[in-house]
Amino acid sequence: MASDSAKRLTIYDLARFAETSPSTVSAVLNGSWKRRRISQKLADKILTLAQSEGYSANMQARALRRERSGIIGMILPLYDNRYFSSIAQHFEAQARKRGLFAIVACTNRDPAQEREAARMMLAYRVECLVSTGATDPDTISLMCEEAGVASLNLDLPGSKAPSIISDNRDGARRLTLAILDRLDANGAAHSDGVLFIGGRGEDHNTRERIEGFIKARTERGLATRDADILPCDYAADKAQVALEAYMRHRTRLPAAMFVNSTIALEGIVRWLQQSGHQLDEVTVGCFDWDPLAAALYPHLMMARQSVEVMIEQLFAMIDDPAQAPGTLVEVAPELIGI
Amino acid sequence: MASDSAKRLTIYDLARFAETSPSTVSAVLNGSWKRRRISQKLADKILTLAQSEGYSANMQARALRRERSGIIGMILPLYDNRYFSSIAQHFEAQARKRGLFAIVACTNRDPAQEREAARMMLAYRVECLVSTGATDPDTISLMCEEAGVASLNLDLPGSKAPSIISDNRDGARRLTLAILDRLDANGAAHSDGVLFIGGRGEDHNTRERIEGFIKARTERGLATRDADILPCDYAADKAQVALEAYMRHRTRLPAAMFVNSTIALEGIVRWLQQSGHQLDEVTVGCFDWDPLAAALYPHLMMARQSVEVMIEQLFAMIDDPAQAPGTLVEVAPELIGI
DNA sequence: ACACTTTGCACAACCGATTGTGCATGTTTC
DNA sequence: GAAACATGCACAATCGGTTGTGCAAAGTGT
Repeated sequence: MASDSAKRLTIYDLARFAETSPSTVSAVLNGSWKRRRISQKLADKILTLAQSEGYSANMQARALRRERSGIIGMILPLYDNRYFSSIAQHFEAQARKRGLFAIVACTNRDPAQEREAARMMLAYRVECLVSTGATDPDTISLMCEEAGVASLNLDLPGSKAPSIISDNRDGARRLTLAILDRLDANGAAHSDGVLFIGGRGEDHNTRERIEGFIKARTERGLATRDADILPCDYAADKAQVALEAYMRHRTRLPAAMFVNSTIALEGIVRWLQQSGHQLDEVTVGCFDWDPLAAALYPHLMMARQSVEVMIEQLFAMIDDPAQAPGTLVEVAPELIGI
Repeated sequence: MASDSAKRLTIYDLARFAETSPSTVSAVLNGSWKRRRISQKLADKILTLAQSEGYSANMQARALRRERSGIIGMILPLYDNRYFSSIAQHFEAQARKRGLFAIVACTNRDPAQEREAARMMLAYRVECLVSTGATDPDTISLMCEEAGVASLNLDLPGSKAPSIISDNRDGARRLTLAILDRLDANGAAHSDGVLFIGGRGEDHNTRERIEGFIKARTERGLATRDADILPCDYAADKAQVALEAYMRHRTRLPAAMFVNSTIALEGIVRWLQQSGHQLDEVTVGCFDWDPLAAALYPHLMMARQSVEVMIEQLFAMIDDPAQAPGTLVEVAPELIGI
């Protein structure tokens, strides 16, 4: 029977009920009562009372006084792909395990939204802020530094905070080698080339993956033409348009493609379908992972970033700060469908 | 140059800098200064100062005093499918539009985790709590009621708070009709039946979808056997196992399947593949949506739940409370690939 | 019986904002 | 020129916890 007007229970109410003082109630409820030499008997009484009355501490008041919010924040480009949503989910689980409350904000790969979200999180006094796939991680780190809050980068590196990212270069290299192996096994001619498509030319990960791609080809004695590298951004439509344009100058499909994200893959597949092609006409390796796509198309090779490990490393750094700002941890992705 | 020891700026600091009082600074910064007859000149001075010094209000203090946290909470089964992650993303966007801060917690379809997350959110004094796909929404509503906090249900209905859900029954009916039309068009024999697979027999949505499924078949003069309805839970493995078991008693694949979620689809597809079947051997309608699957397999029929509309309806109810607890809003899903 | 220590708790000052109220000036009215 | 009103701001209480400190009463030693 909670009436709207009935204010929530406070330690002052409990103190009255238990005929003791608010400070004693507080000590009992936050666990510091042993240290404060509160008797077992009184503690039990208060705990029982709190339980039966359904008391729940006001976190704002606690945070205000303790100058610790118990909140940890993350900014994320978006939720709706397997990689980022998995990051959010593991982040939350690990935060909870540490008694922290996780808050996550989507910022759509937009620097202005990233800053705005960071500002809000700092206003809520997060104890630590993780920038995931941020287009401008260093500005976020600066904002955090001014507020005296720890910051970390995930997925994309920054120079002003420690970063945990995938080993993009070697992952791309291994994926490319797998593609080339597959072509060899199929007896396909390498002369048709392999197209690298998707991602942002300006972003660190895409650049690294391109280098890994080229490196693998070099190892196999293959040269790589600039025209075969199309970082057309992270968007299905853009990939579709880019492939369309690419194919205008060609008579045949490339033998294989290195597709730099599932969202780009979506555009590729749509273009193939609309152009009357089958997906199996081209060998595809995707630097990203989606289980349904894997089930639907088992020949698809994919690099699955090790989200669990990355989040573990992230919290290892959070638990033990004092990392140099430039620290870079690279986690090897796992190849699937090889 | 923020030193670690330097505490964050407060209105007291600003008051000293501007040679005025904290209450005046507060009024200026929270917009109530006109009403309080603070002069334009002083207001400008304070605003400029706050800007240049990078002041940001302590939300805990504000929340404590105002007895309004500015936070709105949502519990969610999980992030990693397109439906729920899209819900989270739209929820956040709409919340931000209203100046609210959204916090989302994953509870893995586990009633205990649901309660625990709700408890935390109430401790942070959320102004409203949305239970999405909750296995036990009514308990959450009760907890909220005791705390004097509004609660709403999304995706799955409850009896103690207004609910916004998909029109599962009619959506399933329309999807089933589309499946039957497709079978007719292909000249397939109906006698092989259509298998309904996936979801939880106990959950409202699955039950409704089963009814819609049966209704559509009845409309076409088809009887439905209990054995052709397999609500094997939301999990790829369970769907795979269920299909395996189902097929042990049959010599041929069913002509079509009504797959009750993309996660079940994953298991179905894996079983087909492992059993040497092609996905095109069976007509599939999936009550769920995934754009990559749609691209990879355009023949797949899917019911896409209208997340945007549902979230709009949700916030319409939040903006204007005073709905009867039992209110049920049903939003029609959209059929894709028909 | 006296000094000394331990036990058990209450007091009160915060944390940083918000807001009802009061009180000097300055301006208008008749 | 006095009363009446408006302007512009400061004071202080408050939200609900946390925590340093103080002080009785009970226990211990001699």
